[in-house]
Amino acid sequence: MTSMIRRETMGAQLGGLLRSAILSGEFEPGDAVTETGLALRFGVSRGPMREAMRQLMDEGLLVTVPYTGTRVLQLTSTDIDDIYSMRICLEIFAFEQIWARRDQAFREALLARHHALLSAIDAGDDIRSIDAELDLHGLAYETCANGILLTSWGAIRARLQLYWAAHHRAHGIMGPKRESHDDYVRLALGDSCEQMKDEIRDHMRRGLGKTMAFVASIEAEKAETNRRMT
Amino acid sequence: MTSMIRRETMGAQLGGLLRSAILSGEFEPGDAVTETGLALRFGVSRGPMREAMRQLMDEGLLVTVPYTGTRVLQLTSTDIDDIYSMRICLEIFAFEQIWARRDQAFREALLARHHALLSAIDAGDDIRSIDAELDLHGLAYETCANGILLTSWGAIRARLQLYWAAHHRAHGIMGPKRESHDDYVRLALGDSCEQMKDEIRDHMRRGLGKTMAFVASIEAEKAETNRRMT
DNA sequence: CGGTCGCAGATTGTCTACAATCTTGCTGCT
DNA sequence: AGCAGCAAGATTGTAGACAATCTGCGACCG
Repeated sequence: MTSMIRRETMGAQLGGLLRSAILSGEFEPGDAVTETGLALRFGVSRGPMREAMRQLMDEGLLVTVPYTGTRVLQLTSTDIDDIYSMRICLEIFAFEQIWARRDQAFREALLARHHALLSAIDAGDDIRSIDAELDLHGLAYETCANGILLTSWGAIRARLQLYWAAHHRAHGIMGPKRESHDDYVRLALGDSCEQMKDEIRDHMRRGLGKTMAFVASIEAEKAETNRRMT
Repeated sequence: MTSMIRRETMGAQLGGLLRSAILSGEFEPGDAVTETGLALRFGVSRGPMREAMRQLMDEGLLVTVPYTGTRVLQLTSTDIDDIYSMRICLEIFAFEQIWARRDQAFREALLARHHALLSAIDAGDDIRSIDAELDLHGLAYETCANGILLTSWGAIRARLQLYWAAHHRAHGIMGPKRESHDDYVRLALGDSCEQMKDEIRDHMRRGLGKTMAFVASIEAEKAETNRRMT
């Protein structure tokens, strides 16, 4: 197990693998995960596994309580609300920062990512569609090249991906609509920053509505389970 | 070394101690720190020490390169610029979020923290003044109770504290002025959110100017050293 | 004299074993 | 029957030894 890839520490690679495992639904939100279990699952020792789990804890995908256990992040409606309001703030900030220096490379990258999103939707691959949608939105953050902003976006992105992936598994096909980002891309390449900011607000409001409805259904279901238990 | 405090993991306690050590100037920005050295320094093994260092890496106070070493964050002017623009965005967002639900507890807490700041300034304790100023600003973030926002503020706060503490040691007494937050507190308790937002922008602009001048002097000095070396 | 190869030291990465802590289910008492 | 206390299992926390990797200096060669 010592000779596979180089140039990156084992813990970091494991972090990627574990994130994929969580987002692909191998572990549901609320599931307990253990260091030993995952270490066995990936064929490594607890040390690097611990490092990987710590990384996902920072992203917010895992929550741990000392000496007790670690679980996959559980969805709550207040979290969703916090995330979306925060995301409006940050994405508007990102576009304000980059608006004046959108160059040819930016335009091409945006169109490329939009194309990737459309391809994923046409292929009917919902998991890849979710990834592509977040990649599309991520371009503005990446272009800022602001370390703290990127970290915040990473935390937001991880949570959104977790929610949407769970949503997809629970309710079947429910990826982004094909025309959902036409306005976003058009205005992002346009001349009016104010119009773009309005579009972001609208876009988020729509997303919040859909996600919130899902989380509410999950919470109702859980409350039902709890009631039945007592 | 096993029986000191309970209810909190050793790594977390070490994180606090190490942060204090860095901010108090025991390690200067750019200094190399080693796991073994710090473990010896604090009388623990490398395991918990590693956990503590990882925590500070997440906050941004330490930067590490695999298999090579770890150093205290080095100041750059682009970082300062990023931090302040980000901080304007987030602090305005925080006040927008809490504006309608500022209650009596909030007002009392704000005045209490302002009082603590004034006491620290009057006592001539610059380190405590820096801490108190950041506590004062932190109230808005804490009142939001938004996990991602708090994490972002933590990263910003750690960097600011690092810069200002280094500033203080380099140029002697240079803590916040006694009247520097009168407007901030008055408007935060006032009726106009727009005026408060303008105050935040002004406040940050002033802070950015001072900090930037300091960082520029540091960079000039470092360039001079580099030139002399070659 | 300049450049390149290689070795030694230092540092982080990884592994295994052991200790501290929490949870859970059972047992015995009231 | 219900509850208190305890014991066993599980899980994370901690320790120390060993391996992989990087950096820098010095010797050797052109």
